[in-house]
Amino acid sequence: MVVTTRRRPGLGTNQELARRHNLGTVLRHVHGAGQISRAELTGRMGLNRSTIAALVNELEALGITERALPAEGIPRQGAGRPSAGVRIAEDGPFVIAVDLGVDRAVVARIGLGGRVLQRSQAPVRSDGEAWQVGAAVAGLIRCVVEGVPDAAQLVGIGISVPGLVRNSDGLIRLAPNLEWHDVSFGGIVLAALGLDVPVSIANDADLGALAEHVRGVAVGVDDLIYVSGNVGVGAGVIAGGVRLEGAGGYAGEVGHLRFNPAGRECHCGNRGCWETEVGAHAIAEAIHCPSDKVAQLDEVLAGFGEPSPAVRATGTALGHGLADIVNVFNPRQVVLGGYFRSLYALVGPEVEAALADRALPAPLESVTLTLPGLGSDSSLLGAAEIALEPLFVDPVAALGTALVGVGTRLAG
Amino acid sequence: MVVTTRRRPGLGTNQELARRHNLGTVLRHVHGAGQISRAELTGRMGLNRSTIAALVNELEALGITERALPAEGIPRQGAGRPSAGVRIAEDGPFVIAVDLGVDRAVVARIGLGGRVLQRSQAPVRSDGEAWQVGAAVAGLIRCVVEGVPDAAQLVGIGISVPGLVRNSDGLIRLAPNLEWHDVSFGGIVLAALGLDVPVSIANDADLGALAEHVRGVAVGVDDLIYVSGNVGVGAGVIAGGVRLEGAGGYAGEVGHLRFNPAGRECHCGNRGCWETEVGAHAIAEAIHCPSDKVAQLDEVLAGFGEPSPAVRATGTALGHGLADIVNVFNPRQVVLGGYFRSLYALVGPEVEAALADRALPAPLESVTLTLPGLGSDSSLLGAAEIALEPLFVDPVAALGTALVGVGTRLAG
DNA sequence: CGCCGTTCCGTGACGCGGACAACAAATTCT
DNA sequence: AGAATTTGTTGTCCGCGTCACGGAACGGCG
Repeated sequence: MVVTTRRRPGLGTNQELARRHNLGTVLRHVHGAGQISRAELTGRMGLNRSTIAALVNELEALGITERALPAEGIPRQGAGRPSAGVRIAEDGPFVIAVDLGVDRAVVARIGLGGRVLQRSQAPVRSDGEAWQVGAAVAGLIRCVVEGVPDAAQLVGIGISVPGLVRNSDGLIRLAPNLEWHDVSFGGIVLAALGLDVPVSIANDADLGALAEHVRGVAVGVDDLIYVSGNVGVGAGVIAGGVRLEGAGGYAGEVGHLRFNPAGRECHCGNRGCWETEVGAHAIAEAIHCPSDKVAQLDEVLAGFGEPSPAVRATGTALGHGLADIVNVFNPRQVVLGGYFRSLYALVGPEVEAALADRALPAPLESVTLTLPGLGSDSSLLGAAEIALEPLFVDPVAALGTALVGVGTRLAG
Repeated sequence: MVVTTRRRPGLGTNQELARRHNLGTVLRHVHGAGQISRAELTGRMGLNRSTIAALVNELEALGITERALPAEGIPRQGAGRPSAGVRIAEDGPFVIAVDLGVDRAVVARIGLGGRVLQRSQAPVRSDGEAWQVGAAVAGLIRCVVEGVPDAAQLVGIGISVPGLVRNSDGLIRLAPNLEWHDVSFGGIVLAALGLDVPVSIANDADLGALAEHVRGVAVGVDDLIYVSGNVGVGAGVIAGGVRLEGAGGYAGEVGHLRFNPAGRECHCGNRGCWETEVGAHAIAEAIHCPSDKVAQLDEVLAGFGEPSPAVRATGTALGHGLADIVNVFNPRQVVLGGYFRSLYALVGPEVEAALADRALPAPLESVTLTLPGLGSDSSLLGAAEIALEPLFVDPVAALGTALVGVGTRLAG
């Protein structure tokens, strides 16, 4: 796993800061690999054995990691004393991840290492008020923390939302499919739970990109784009190993790229946005899918056999739009999420051909088009990642704000 | 000045690394401010006074900075002993910046702090072979290092090129207006000089963005886009305080965004790229400018009085394209460079109106449209910045690869 | 004009984190 | 089974940043 951390600009490096960074980086490696040997850690981090040992001991003292048998996992290569492993502790810290979809909400309890410990979901009415959805999500959360050992610490809650989220405070500026404007969903959920823990909220495509980068198909790829077809079309961008957020957190809104000025009207007020050609409603129309099944477009497309000319044309439109994205961002990998997964399975060649036709040679030659490695869980796991993030920046501080005994607290 | 530095992924922070980072950061502050007091440094970097003192002493011992009188500069506010200043040393390290335009090359000797010490330029034939241009640039460089004190050290050469530059090795993949393909211009210049110093090459729009971010109109703005109209149209992106490069270094190629599928053919092979509407040739045609003056379009436009309807339409097309850019990148500032400067001066209201019409409300509300603060020198100063960059990462190492006595060496 | 408060510089003592060396332990290769 | 190799552990040292103290320069005030 490679997530480049970014420094605040002009600040110097205090040696205490350096230590916190090192502690967090060790944890990041354990998180990424699930289990890792101390020898591997010394190699990857470029620090001395004894330094690594001290850091690992501190993590163990904090109850985050535990010793593992050396032989476990890889069979071993070469001679020498086998290195003792470091792995995530049972009953270690965990987060709650929420994936708010257009027609259902998924909630999971996820531990370090990305392990889904418990999981629950429920349908959500797309015309529901925010507080109703919040109450439903709170119910799922209560369900998911049932029976959690009291020692385990809740680090935070991460929420994936199909809409524009302001990064400064997590306000949902606009979620078209939920018909929400300026909703402080984090506060609503916390109020419904009666808790106070850190809440991180972000756009679903951004989180999909993050998850695919950390544990999906794009591990080791520092420049990737996750293009997600939900009802709307959005993209999440990882550039140089870091999430591209933009000034307000709205970067990656590719759905309203100018595609065909003579096209049909878009709900944004313009004409011929890309979304009017490859959005769910446009595709549903092209395949004569009833409008109440638009939210399940992925399943509908997955049931298709031979693609009709209309579907082929949609694939071409997808590829042409991707060409713009490839030209502008020059990613190494483009991951197609949401219903684009089954669309690509149907008309992959058309998409590739259209992309190759319109993209510039230089950015085209290094890009690959792939499906997500995490299936439909990308956004959920991405929500877990942003909730875990404070732990990698400063484990001690993050555990300081964490909550213990959440199971009994929410039950009683 | 704020340039966020990025860490390599999983590496731990050696305490030697921390010290180098701190030393470089001090220098970065001095570079940004020109002159700065030690007290200011302690405040900005959050380190102890004595730590700052040690770092400043080391920079002085290296001959990079020197003590300045306290009273100089700001009149002082509040009582107390005035803080001794730190400023860039005379005869300190310098770089050579090259701005390769479509019809002329500008070469400057630039010191730390962004001071242009010497400067020279010459016309360049747009159909020239790369080695001819390289020889001309080498001549300008010889001219610019004339009379340099032997003690001053040449840190590197930075080159700005109107084209696609591969970031891994600085190869110019494509420079349409120079008709270059896969040219290793850095090597050509070094060979013509008979020197061996670090050479950094990058796209002119990228460097314009960097320069405006460091010392231009976008100081303190971490998310900005410099949209440059030269003969082609390109953009440089700073996101989160860091240059957005993309996998190969080609990010920001906005000239070939799909604009009007029914439009005219573009030299890239597609139809209706944005460049066919707001590129130099399109504008020249709209204002009936003779084709041999296309390279001087900026001056031609600056001489205009009342804009004609055709020019107004061009402004609208510019604004519509900028809307796509604002939606996708969500910048806080968009800087219009090249001939877009005089175009904006003519039809600013049309550009703003078209942008407001097509951009999404959320990203629109935080963006401002401005002209460059460095005029036509943005790219040149950006070239100096990338050449200076190693000095801020590790001053000691950068001075190790620097050259002394360049003046006599190139003269003899 | 002289005193005082303020702010800053310089120096030395201290604490801490990381590197290094030496030794013990565990496993593979021959 | 012994040699070789690699790792974990411990103790020591060194470098770096912080803290505390004294001295210095300046403005304000009487």
